[in-house]
Amino acid sequence: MNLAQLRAFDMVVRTGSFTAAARALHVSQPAITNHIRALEDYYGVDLFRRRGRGVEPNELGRTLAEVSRQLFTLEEQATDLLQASKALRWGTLRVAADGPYILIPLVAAFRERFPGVRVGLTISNTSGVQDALVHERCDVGIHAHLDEDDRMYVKPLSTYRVIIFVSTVHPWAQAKRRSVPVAELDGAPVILRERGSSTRRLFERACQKARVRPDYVIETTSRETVKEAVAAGLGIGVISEAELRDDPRFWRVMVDGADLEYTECVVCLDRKKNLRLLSEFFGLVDSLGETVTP
Amino acid sequence: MNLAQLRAFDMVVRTGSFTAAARALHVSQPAITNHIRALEDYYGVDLFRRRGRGVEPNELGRTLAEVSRQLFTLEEQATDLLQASKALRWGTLRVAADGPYILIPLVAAFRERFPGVRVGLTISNTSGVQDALVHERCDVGIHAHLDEDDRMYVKPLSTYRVIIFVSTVHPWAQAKRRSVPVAELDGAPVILRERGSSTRRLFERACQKARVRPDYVIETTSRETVKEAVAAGLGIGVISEAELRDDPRFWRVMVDGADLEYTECVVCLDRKKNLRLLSEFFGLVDSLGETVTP
DNA sequence: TTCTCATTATAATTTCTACTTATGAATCAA
DNA sequence: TTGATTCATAAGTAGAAATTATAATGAGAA
Repeated sequence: MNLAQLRAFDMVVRTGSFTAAARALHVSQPAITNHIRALEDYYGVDLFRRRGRGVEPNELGRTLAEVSRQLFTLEEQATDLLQASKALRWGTLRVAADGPYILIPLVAAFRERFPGVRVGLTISNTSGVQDALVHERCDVGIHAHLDEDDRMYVKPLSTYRVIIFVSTVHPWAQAKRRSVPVAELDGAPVILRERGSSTRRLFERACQKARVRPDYVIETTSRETVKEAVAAGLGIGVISEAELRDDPRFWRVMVDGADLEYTECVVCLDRKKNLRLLSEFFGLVDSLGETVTP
Repeated sequence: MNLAQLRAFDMVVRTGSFTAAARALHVSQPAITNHIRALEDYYGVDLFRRRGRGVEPNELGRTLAEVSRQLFTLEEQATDLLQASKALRWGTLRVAADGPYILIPLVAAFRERFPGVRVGLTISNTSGVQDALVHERCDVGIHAHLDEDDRMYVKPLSTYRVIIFVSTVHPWAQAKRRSVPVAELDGAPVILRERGSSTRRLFERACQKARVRPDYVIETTSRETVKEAVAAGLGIGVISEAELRDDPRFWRVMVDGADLEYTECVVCLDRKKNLRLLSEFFGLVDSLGETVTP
């Protein structure tokens, strides 16, 4: 037994005629005859009383019709579910990001466009996002793009710099220095984020390249902690310019002679880039391109 | 979407692996891959999280799995119904007969052999049975076989004669005559059954052939009425020897010089003779062949 | 890390199902 | 009886869907 046979059967019961069922299902009349015959022959039973004009289900046919009616209700449920998912009227988009700032306007726009789709947010650091993507704990990631990865489909958003910042009582702030040469960081007390953070990775890489060795006095998983430590005068903070809101307690300083630029990207598994859910998200990213630049 | 795809999907969810699902469904692993891919591609959705070892349904996959589980329950109901019908553990056999006497032992044997199958009985006359067969108001008929009919599959049961009978006070009974020449019936008061009865048809045909014209004083649709009328001395009764039980009120008489033999047969539409229900019934007729002869 | 095993994905081929058109047979209404 | 309608049958074709063979991928062990 298969769905085509059962559908033919169901329609014949409804219309009371093979010909009418064929028309309703947009197939030829022999196709219906064959389906019904296949059912009847395979099980060695009769389903209809053949009459000159049309047919009429017998007792078995009527009983089977009841079951098949219920079955098609469920089949409709199944296709509805898939259709709704296709049309993005249902489902969940799981987003992982290495920071909340860029993420929020994108998610807001997505929610407005597809109110039926729930959004799951995970904030961690760049490598955490990459891991979530690879292991499919999320559908789309937003993170600093540092390394190429063939498995990933990547769409650049905008470019930021990693900067350093100090408390307003720090000499650099007192001197109102807008930038310092990278060499001056040698041995300086630096407060920065955990391994896996692209901020840290970029900063460390730049220092190595410049043969400069800062003193990493505090390492923390929290951006807020970095800020509080710097505010307390415990050292020099390392952060993305995108993450340092205006704050009277801090003084921003650029690092001269070091490549600290990075590009924040929207990323997904290349294999999944054509899923409606994701292609719509990427479309949204395109149309919002400028507005998400802080 | 079709059942094969959904079945593949369901089995993958259950086993957690394409390979295991393939084994369970006795198909190759690429067949499963193709089914799942067809579903995912057609609706532009993801159903599974691919992991190194096996796969895991995502949210949509889990939701769809619930619906498909219910759907297969119904599908099982449908096939069960058909299977039960095939195995004759369910259903109805509608029998039409031109008299109760031959019918009863057959039906008793059938009921014993297939307790799950209900039997519907209709008693009328020969042409009533034929009409019920042609218009599929019954599945099998038992009636006197008088005319050939290509549409019918016929199995002879046993041969009977139409006889006449009189009240014990009738001169023929008084004279203990075992038979009378057909000519003696000319003008005699005869009580017989309705048009459509093969008893009547045979008798009329024989009389015409012998150029004898009885006086048809009473015509009735009921065998019992014929007997009561004869018992009351209203005339000569015409009946099948199979239908006249021993009764002290009556005297049996054979008609000489008239062909009043007929064969009682089991009949069904030729088209339906291979249905399990009917072939089993005919098999039963074979095995009971002798015992049903009164 | 690197190797190995288990699993899924892809490709090419073949088999088989299911549809179509054309036609025949049967039934009912006029 | 005829004509219209309907189901059944037959032959041919197209398209699924299966298979085998092989590649790619990821997890776990050394």
